[in-house]
Amino acid sequence: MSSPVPSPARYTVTAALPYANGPVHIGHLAGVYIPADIYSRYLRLQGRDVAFICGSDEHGVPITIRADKEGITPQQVVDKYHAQIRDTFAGLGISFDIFSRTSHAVHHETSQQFFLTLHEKGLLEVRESEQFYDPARGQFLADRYILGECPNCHNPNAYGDQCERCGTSLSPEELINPRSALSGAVPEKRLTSHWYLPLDKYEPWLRSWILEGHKDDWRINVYGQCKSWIDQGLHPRAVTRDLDWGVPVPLPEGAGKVLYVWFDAPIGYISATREWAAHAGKNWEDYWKRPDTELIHFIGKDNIVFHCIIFPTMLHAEGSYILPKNVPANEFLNLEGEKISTSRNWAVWAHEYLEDLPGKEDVLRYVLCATAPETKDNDFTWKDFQTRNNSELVAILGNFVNRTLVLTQKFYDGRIPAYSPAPAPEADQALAAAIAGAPARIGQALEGYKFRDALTELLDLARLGNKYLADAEPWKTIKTDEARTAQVMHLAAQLTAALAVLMEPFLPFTATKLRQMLNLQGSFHWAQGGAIDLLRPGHALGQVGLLFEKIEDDTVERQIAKLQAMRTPAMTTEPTPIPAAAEAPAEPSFIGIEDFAKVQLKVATVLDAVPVPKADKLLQLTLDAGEPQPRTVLSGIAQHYTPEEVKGRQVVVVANLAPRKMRGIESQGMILMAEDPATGKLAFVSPTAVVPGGAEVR
RNA sequence: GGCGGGGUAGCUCAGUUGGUUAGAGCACAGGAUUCAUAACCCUGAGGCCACGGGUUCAAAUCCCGUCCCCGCUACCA
Repeated sequence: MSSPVPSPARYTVTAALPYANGPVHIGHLAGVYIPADIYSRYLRLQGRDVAFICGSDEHGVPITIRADKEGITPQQVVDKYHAQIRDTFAGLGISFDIFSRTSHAVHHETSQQFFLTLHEKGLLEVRESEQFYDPARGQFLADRYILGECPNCHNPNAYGDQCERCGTSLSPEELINPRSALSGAVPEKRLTSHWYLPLDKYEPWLRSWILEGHKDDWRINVYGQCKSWIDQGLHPRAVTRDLDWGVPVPLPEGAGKVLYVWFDAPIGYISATREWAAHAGKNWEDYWKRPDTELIHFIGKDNIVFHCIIFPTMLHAEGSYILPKNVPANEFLNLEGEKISTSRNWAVWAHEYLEDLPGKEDVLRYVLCATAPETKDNDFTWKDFQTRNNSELVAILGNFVNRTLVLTQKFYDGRIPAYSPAPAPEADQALAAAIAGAPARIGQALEGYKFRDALTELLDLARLGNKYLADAEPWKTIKTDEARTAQVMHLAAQLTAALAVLMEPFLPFTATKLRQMLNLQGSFHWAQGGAIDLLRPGHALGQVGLLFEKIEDDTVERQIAKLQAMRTPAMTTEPTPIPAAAEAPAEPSFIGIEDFAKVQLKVATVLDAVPVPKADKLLQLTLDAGEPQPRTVLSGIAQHYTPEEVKGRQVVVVANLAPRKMRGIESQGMILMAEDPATGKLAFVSPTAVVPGGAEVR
C-alpha cells in the first residue's frame, strides 16, 4: 500500500548509548537494541537509506568512581567496557553502521561546538551556586564523591546521592558527618558558576511540538511522561559540572569544568554519525539537518525525558537540526519475577549468554522480541525461553522448513518441482495470497513499532505452511497424484524462500542458514518476501539441516542455577519466596492447627526506630528477635507512635512472613497490632512480662 | 507526596469511537496423523477483565475512590 505522504529520503536510527562501566544484559537488548536492529534491518531490506547509530557513553562520575575502586584510570575502564559491549552487540548481530564512543576526538569537538553555538547565540545562562568542595584536594565534589552516614539506615558509607544499603535516594546535605571520598576531608560549600540551559523558556514550543504535534503518533507512555514533565513546569538545567573526566568546557572561564554528561551523551549520536559518514563517504549533515530525514530514537522508559524534552530542546535551540519523528520507548524487562539489578548481579549478561549458548543468538533475539516490554513491564524466565524455542521456533518454523526440504529431497532429489499444470486449487491461491500480503502486514507492524505483532505475523506464515502440508498430504498424494504433489511441494518450497527473506530482520543468522540450505544466492528486497517465484523449477537445494535445535531441561536448569549462584545477596535478606498460590479454604471460618503452626510468632525488642523518608505512615524498626542479625521491619504506625515511644518496647513479630519491599526498604516481618474499630487507633501486642528476644509465641 | 504507564485465561499479550456467548499464541486435555526435531493438524477446557462504587438500555472500555507493580520527580517538608 502506498501512503500519500512521500516516504522519507533517509532514516537516522539511534539506540541509547550504553554506559561504559558495565556489560549489557537482556533488559537492554529487549528494550532497545533488538527492536532498533529489527527496525534498521527492515528499512535496509526495503532499500531505504539508513544510518543506524550507537556508541558507548564514556563520561560521568560513575566511571571515575569505578576507576578509583579498581585502581585504574577512567580511560582504562571505558576501554575495557567499550570493547566488551561492542563485541557483544556484534555477536548478537546488532547491525550498527557504527558503534562509536564519546571519548573520541570527533565527539569532543562536536559537543564543544554545540555548546559554543548555544553560548554564542546567548542561549545559555550563567548562574552561581554552592557546591561541596574538598579543601584537601582543591576540587569540587560530585554528590557521589561525598560519603557519610545514611540518615535512614545509618549505613556509615552512604553516597551523597544514594545509600546503597537501604536504597534511599539522598542529597549530600542529608548525610551525617559527610566526608570526601577522595581525601576524607570534611567538605565545605563553595561558590561555583555553571552554564544552564533554560528549559523553561522553551515550554510553549515543547507544548505545541509534543502535546499538539505528537498526540497520536507517540506511544501513550512516552506522551504521558512528556506531558507530566511539561505540566510540572520546566526549569533551567546545568549543562556543565566541576569535574575532570569529560568534555572540557571550551571557554577560558570554563577551566576545570566539563560538559555535564546528559548534555554531551546525546550529542554522541551526532558525533558517531559524523565519524561513520567520514568513512562511508557520506555527508553527515544529510542525516541530521535535512527535513526529509526521519530521526528515530530507541530507548528505555527511564530515558524518555532526555530524548523527548531535553535533547530536542537542545537541537531546537541550536537551530540547524531536525527533531525526532518518534521515540519508541520500551518499558522494563524483569528476570524470573524480579527486577533486573546490576548491583545484585541479578541479570542475564549478554556476553555470558553468547559463551554459554553458542549458536543460539537468534533464539535470544526471538524470545526477547516476542516478550519485549512494549506496553508494560514484562518478565523473562528461562522456562519461557525454553518453551518458546521448543514450541515456536523448533515446532512451528523449524519444523515447517524441515519437513518441506526433507520431502523435496525424498521426492525430487532436492530439486524444486515445476508448478504445473495450472490452474491453482483454492488452497494454493489462499496460501499464495497470504504470502503476497505478508511483507505489507509485517512491515506495517514494524513501522508502527509493534515488534511483537510483526513477529507473530511471521510465525503465522509458518503455521499456514504447516496447515497447508497437513491438508494437502503430499506424502500420500505422491503415490496417487504426481501433478498435485508437485504443486504442493513447489509452493511449500516457495514459502520457505519467502520466509528466508521475511525473517531476516528478526533472525538474521537463521536467515543466512536457511538461504544456504535453499542455495539462494544474492540479496533480496523486502517485497520479495511476498513472492512465490524465488526458486526456479529445477533449482537444486543446498545441504539441508536443522534450523533450530531443541533446548533440553538441563540447559535452562543450569542457567537458573547460575543466576541463583551468582547473585549478590541484597544486604540483609534472603530471596523473596514466590508466595504459593493460596488454596481456597474449605472452611473459611476455621483453620486447622497445622495452618496456625505455619505462622511463626516471636517476641522481639525494638532496638531502634526511625521514620521512613517520603512515607507518612511507616516506621522502620530494627528488632532484636534473638537472631544473629537484627531484623528490619517496616510498620505502618507512624501516625500513632513516635520513634521514641517505640524504642525499647517488646513486640510480637510474624517472623516467617515473606519479605516485602516498601518505599525501597525491605521489611522482614510484621508487627502484630490491635486496632480499635471505632477510632482506628493502634495498640501494641506485647508480653506482660519481659521475656528474652526471640521467645516463641504459641 | 506529586505525576506518568500498567494491573484481562497457568504464561506472554490483543481488545479499535462503550454494543451479541471477552480474543490469540504457548502451556494443558482429548482426537486424528506419521512427511517432519514425540514435531504438525483438528477439537476442547480454562477469565468476578485488580477491588469498591457510579453513569448507561448496555462498561474490560466512561466517571469517582481504593490497592498493587514499574518509571519520572526540580537546590519541595
